[in-house]
Amino acid sequence: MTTDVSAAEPPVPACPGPGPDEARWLSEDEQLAWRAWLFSSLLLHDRLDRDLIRETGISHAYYEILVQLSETPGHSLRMSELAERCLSSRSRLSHAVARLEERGWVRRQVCAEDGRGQLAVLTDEGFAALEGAAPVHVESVRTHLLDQLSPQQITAMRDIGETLLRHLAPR
Amino acid sequence: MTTDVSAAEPPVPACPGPGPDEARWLSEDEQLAWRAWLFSSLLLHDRLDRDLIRETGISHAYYEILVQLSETPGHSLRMSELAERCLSSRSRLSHAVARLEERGWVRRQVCAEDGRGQLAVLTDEGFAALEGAAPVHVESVRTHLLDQLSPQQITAMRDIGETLLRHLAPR
DNA sequence: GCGGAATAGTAAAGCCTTCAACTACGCTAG
DNA sequence: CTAGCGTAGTTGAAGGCTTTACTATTCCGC
Repeated sequence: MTTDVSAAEPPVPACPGPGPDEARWLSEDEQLAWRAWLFSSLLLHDRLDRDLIRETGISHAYYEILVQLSETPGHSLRMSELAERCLSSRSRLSHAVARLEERGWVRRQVCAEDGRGQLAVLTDEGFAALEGAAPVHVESVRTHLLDQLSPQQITAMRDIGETLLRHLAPR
Repeated sequence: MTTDVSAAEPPVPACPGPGPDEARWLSEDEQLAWRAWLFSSLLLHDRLDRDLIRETGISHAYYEILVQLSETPGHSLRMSELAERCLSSRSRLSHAVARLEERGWVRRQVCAEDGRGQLAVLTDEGFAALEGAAPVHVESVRTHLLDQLSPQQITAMRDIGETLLRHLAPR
């Protein structure tokens, strides 16, 4: 087999000994671990998002915005702070908040301290929508993630996630 | 605080004892594990995809199509088989293959055995593009994932991923 | 205060994905 | 053989996300 390519192996097998600027290809084990993570995370995100949309009409991205606002005293956040907490670009958040505004779940308010800023504020209707969606989402997270794993696996998952977060989102 | 909402806690705290059709809220530990997984996986997908696009102009979704084709004898697959392996809908794959065709990396060919079917075939140019991109991508997977984790964590990650896959993609 | 740089947020264009038809072909019962 | 159904794949419209550019406001050094 001289024509296999994957994340683990080069399209053309690497030389026996790695050369000076030879890329470090993945071992069999690394490959299997990486692909298992890749596919399982894609499938899980997809599943949770679809469940939530089907049963509540709220995508996970929008749900996250509502959650972040609800967790804040005053149920409001500056647009950029909200974007950061939602792992969203400012532009993306701006679009998303516009749509949530149309639904009457969030409203914008000019920021008192900084005339440039906008405050996204969760409305009562938005809070009610979140109250309705939260149990559905939690159930879905349980069914497809937590119920599938042993307590040790859940601990390990947290450990791995936190390790990666320190690298990917320092501070 | 009676107004916090997250994936773990209800918008209004649940009653002390869970009622009959009371949702099962997440414990503190479950919540932390779930959120760590959620954010780290979002950030990692995003990071790997951006690295690949920036350095090669190929998104991870397109890269995966090329990989799957390259791993097949004959460097070709039926459209629906390819869609399944890429965790993609048929429509999505159809659009994507159209773009890859424009780049000259894939071509379509009617299937001999089944007149309804199409075969996606990797071209030599497509294979060359993959050869160029693979080392970049592998390096990125190493830097942001494998190098961050201990051997035990990598083993645990694989174990968790495979467990979830059995649930999410049975068979 | 004032001119320039930096920051907050929005808007527009283009690509990607989804959803819902729609075409074309194959399979099977009568 | 042919009607009807199921399967393979594509298409087009709608909406979301990214990128880039733009406006408005604030900050800072003088």
